[in-house]
Amino acid sequence: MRYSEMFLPTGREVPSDAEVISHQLMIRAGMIRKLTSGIYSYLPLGYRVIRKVEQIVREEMNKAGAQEVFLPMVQPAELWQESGRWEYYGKELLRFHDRHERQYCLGPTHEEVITDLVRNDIKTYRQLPRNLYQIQTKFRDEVRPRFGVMRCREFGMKDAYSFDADEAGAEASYEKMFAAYNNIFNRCGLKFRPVEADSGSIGGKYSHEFMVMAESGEDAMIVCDKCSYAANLEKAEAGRPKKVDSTEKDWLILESVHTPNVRTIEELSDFLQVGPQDIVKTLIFNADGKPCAILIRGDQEVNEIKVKNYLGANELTLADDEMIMQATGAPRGFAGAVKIKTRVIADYSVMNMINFVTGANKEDYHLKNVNIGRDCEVESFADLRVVGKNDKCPRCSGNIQFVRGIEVGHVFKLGTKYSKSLKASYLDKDGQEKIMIMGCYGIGIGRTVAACIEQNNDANGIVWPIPLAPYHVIITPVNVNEGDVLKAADKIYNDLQAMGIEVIFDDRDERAGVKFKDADLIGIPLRVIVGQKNLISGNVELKNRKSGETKLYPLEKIVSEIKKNIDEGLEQGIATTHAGGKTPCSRI
RNA sequence: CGGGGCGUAGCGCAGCUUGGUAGCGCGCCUGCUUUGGGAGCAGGAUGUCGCAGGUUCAAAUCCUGCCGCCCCGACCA
Repeated sequence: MRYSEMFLPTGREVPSDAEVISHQLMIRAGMIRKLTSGIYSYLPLGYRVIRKVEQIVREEMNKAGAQEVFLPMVQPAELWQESGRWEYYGKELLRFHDRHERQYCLGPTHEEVITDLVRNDIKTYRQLPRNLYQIQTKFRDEVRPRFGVMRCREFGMKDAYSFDADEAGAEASYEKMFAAYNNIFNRCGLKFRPVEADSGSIGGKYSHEFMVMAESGEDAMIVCDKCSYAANLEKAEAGRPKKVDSTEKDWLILESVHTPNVRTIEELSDFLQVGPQDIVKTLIFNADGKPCAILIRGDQEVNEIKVKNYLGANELTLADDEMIMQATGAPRGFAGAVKIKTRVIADYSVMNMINFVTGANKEDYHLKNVNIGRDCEVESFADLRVVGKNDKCPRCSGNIQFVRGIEVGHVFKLGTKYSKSLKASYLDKDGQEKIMIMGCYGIGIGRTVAACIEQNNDANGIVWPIPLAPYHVIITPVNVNEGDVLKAADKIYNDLQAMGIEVIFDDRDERAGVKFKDADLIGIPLRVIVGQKNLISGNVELKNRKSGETKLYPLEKIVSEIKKNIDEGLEQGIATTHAGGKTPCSRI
């Protein structure tokens, strides 16, 4: 394409409302424009990159045996009521009604629609397994959209859904997708890592997030430096300590202490001159409307997701003042397990504590020398805390690192959550009706593009890896007013085009500096510089955007050299992971 | 939802305290010169100052309400 004919508005100024580098560069490079909060238009350059990602995704999904469909974005409320999510999905689900007052929503995801499709048309085990996917616009009414297309409300997503006859089949489907995802992100040229993720109420190990490593990432995770264990911080396991039996001899006399206006662990620790590790925090949660006390050592933090999963709650929030008052008989800040009127669950960190300090369930009082078994009871102990810096790998006891990442993909075994509520069943060999086992698999397309920029940029702009580059080559004639320069550049352009190579011909009558800056900003991997000086000896320059390396090539060789460079760049990402293969090919 | 900030030309911003003709840089248009890392000179175009109301002889500026956008938080015994 001739630059002079392109819609490619680049900008020198950093947009004032863009915080992260990918957002800034996508705007400056003329890839996206914001229409309104969390809703973006893709311009030609940006959309080309989107299509590159989509194409890689398509190829790998097809290779893994999935079939592409295209489902509606507008979905009837009835279907969501049937699955139960009309009530539970919350405000992220954008709801509206038509002229007949019928209720609809914009699809934030498509489990309902796909399950409806499959239940109507798949009747027998002979038609299973099936894996259907689509690449489609989703709408989620995010509380706070930010970081450009990284966390936005309207976004492109590849979502796949597998339907299997039994557990073994579902596992195989999951493994296939897991492998396909490794291939996809490898081919995109990303440094990523699959990490164990929270799988909500389904439980089990069947949820992995694919995280692109980036400091600006919104997700925290831990990575073991010895074994392959990597997990989202939400999910990361804290090892279970060995139970050390204490005897009553060790227990000191329970003491009530007047602690006026001392509420936080910090204040309490100061006031009583004890360490936070000698205090037991008592948090009152509201689990589906019922209070529940969670005990944890004062220097640890509760992981709400673990609590939610442990309790099997649909909704979990910290209790409000009223509920705390009802449950403990005291205002916020003085809760304790002794004589509390709620369920009491404790984190493992509390298991071996003796003579600890805790709230007295009485305003301005705390208790010292509390002991479980004598002064209070604990229903059970569980892993409910956030993993901290001093923790070791739960698998191999190696050291763990805390890193940040951007979630670009998520594979998830759904089980029968939707097939049950929506009655997606089939007849097995014995004529028995059975519920299908489902899996779902998502990739954020736009987010993958943004994540790629987060990993690949420098002071001058984007540095595209070849597989995602909107164009592979840009030809920059230094001065288009010099006839022989323009002619030589034009010939290279035509030759490259004839070979099907994706090329921009910067034929603008601009000064060389302007064209170089733009070429760098939009990140085209290869640049051919055609200038008077080198042309005299029949040469042109080939500059590599990433390495900055420049080499001279004779005019007649430049095209084949470019072709070689591109082919190498494209091949590098082709991965070889297959379903059933062992360790994922992560390139952290 | 809570807190903070911002809304003035396509982009980045000044002006507002102390009311009185709408400003700067970049970009854009025309011409000439220039042409290997965001050129120089000369000339030019572009604004319901977010919206609505109020105060005033007079409002970008002061007051009220609304809208939009951005950031932080929504983590606690």
